Amino acid sequence: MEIGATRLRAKASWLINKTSLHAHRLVAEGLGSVDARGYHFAILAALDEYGPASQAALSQRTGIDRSDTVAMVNELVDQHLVVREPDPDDRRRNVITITPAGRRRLERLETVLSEVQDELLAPLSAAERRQLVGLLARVLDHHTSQAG
Amino acid sequence: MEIGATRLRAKASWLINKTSLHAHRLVAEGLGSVDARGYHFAILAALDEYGPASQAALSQRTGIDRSDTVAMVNELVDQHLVVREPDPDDRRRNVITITPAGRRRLERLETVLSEVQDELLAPLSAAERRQLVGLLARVLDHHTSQAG
DNA sequence: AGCCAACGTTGGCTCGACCAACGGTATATC
DNA sequence: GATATACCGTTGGTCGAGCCAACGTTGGCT
Repeated sequence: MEIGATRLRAKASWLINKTSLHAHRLVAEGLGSVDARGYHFAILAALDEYGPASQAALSQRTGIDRSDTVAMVNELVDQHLVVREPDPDDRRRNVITITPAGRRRLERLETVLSEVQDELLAPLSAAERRQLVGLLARVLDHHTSQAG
Repeated sequence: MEIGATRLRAKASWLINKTSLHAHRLVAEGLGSVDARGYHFAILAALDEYGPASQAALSQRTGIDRSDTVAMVNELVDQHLVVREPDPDDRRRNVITITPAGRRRLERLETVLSEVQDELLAPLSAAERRQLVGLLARVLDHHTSQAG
């Protein structure tokens, strides 16, 4: 590809966007090879960490839009990785619960994603990877914590 | 938004993708306020640095697809920021040349983008920003230099 | 002359992120 | 107790970025 434009390469926004493209592709390929998607991992992980939750709660925790969450939960239900039940205490809500198969699936995805991270960050040392993650986390926090 | 899923936040790929979203939005807003787009800056900057070039060369240097380059050059021509002429030495090619107005425009976009970087990286010190840019550049290089 | 490669261009596709609106339900206020 | 307000899941979109295939034209090679 031989991207050379110096002014472009100096812009953090450009670097982040381009790197994100590679990351996105690697994740899609990795998870695609086991017939999964990034959103699946996000939801399964949230359920595993926080326990059963409504779709709205999942949406909030994962940053996935409510409407997209519907579709993802549908897919996970089809694969018997989660169960969707009406909440008896609040009939507006569904309670989504991860199944044992879902937990096994999550472990598998965790492995795949871990390999993808390795591939993505290949040129960086362990310390540098932590550095990068730390810096990005701070940037992200800054932009998600404040209202606008 | 209150994103909490720990497993998610630990994944570099997720952090990069999410940060990229913010970066992308900030850039779009910033440039949108002066009626421009990221691709405009990329092309103008490439022309300024390397001199007049064919669309194919621009495409290669900016990483923008050939077909999208067509549309971008169209827009820039409409705004009289570049000139598109047939290459007398190779009639398959167009020669794209930046105009004085294009250079002034480039300067303006540079200013806007510089402010956007500031906003994006607000929580980081100057040294940390350099660190982040350096790490991302290395990751990006690794994935663009090798064939696949 | 004939074949292959490169260029610009058109027209399309896909996918992620988002938004608006709806019916159904809970909560608060009077 | 009726009414307004807010929330939940769901449907059905929109929009833009990144791609890809194909075509006619032109150049280079042999």
